[in-house]
Amino acid sequence: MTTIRLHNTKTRKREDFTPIDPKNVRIYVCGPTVYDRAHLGNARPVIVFDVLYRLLRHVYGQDHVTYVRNFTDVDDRINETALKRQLAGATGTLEELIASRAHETIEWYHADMDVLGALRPNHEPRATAYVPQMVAMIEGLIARGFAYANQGHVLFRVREYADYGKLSGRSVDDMIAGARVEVAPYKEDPLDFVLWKPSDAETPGWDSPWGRGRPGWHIECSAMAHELLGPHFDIHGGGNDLMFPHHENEIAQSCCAGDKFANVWLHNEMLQVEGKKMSKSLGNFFTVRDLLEQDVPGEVIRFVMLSTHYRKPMDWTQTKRAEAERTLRKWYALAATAEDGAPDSQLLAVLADDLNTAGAIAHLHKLASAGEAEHLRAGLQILGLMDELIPLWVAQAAFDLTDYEAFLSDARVTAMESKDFTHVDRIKTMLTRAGLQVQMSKDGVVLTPTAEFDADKLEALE
RNA sequence: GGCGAGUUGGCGGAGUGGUUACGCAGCGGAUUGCAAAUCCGUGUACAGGAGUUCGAUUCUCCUACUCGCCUCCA
Repeated sequence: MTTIRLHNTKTRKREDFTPIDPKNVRIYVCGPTVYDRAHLGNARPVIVFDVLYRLLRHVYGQDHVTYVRNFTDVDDRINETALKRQLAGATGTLEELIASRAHETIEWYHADMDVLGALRPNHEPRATAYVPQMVAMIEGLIARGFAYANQGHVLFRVREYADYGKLSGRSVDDMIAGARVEVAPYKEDPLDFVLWKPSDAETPGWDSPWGRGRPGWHIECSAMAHELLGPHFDIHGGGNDLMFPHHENEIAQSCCAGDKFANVWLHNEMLQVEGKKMSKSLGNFFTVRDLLEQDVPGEVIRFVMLSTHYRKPMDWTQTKRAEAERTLRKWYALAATAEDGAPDSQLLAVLADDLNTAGAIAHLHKLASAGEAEHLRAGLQILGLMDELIPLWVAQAAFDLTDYEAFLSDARVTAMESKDFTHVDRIKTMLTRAGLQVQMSKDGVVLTPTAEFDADKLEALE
């Protein structure tokens, strides 16, 4: 059996992965807050952990992996949008408007991530559906002395948890020195973080022992992971910007509530634009949908994402996009000639070594140049770059080129006799400018659309 | 300021204590009316310094630089 090795943030080492229960390998990944369309940075963990999911399913069996990825639908930005819509005259209660905003965002997310070839997780829990579990967990933390209620808030006593900061490698005292922690009158200590907070009339809320309120951000993952994966599971993943404080707080809550929580922590690096992290707050983002609307196929986005190791920052560039598309067109053409098979052991070994997707792609290059269509096909499949069928954007001849081929062919035959090739060359230049690959040989003329194909430019030939 | 990650040939990007990927571009050749596509050939690069070692790009330390987190963020 393939041994998977993973870089565990908790130990900062690459370790052999040993499941708690090989019959049920459990993984939790922090999903999006559903307040707006997903930007390209949001897609990185989805794709990275989708490859891990596929690999785990391959190694342990399709039915022996449970993958949970949440939707955070308790968030002030969702509330803001709903409130704006209500003020703009939208019908429905504020709660209904909030729910519909969350709902539409989830639909967008699904649509976008589906195109990227990401399998749906086994569970996609929404925070709003797990509030009772969160309340129960908070009550437990209070009973054990790790949390306290004050002025409608419930806070976690960070100093009661000795291992706090271990994951992200910081000490409680360092954080005080950083001095960016929020001081609030209801806190015993500035480091304490919110488990529950009160809601006003314009904010969604649930009844609780501490009055009407809503959960803090971190508790949902602890509660949902516990509910769906149990007190001890294998892998917890997410972007490395979540390492602190989100994951640190999750660990504190869950462990103090009596859970063992996750064995392995995986963090992907950030996506960059012009050397800076792509993020909403910097405003340097574009969405997955933006790219799809520019006719960048999902497989191309996925290929570019996978061509850099997940623990390194990655720049999205036009050059990579174009190169990826050319490579994929070639590979799909070859893969189409083969039947489904199993991925070769070398590919699996590379992939199993801390998800070396870039190495896997390099291996695919070798398979392709060696003409090993079946292994290439299986490799594309395990990387999620194709299913049973070649993607439509490659397989479909969107435009009938036979007339143009005949036109050029006739001109060429004439030119062969007259030895005057100026007319042929003029046609060829036009076809090339329209984004066609022109191939002329003894067997005739073949036109193949490239990524830059633009049918409008063919009109110049009429 | 604290903590963390990183710095590989023209570009992208893996990896390794000694034989040094892979892709793109480039160059030379075959092929072609000319091209394209294809095929063949071609490049010892690992931020700087010190140390460990028979030997380091790979291990250790220091320096420089880049990025991230410490505030909502994937």
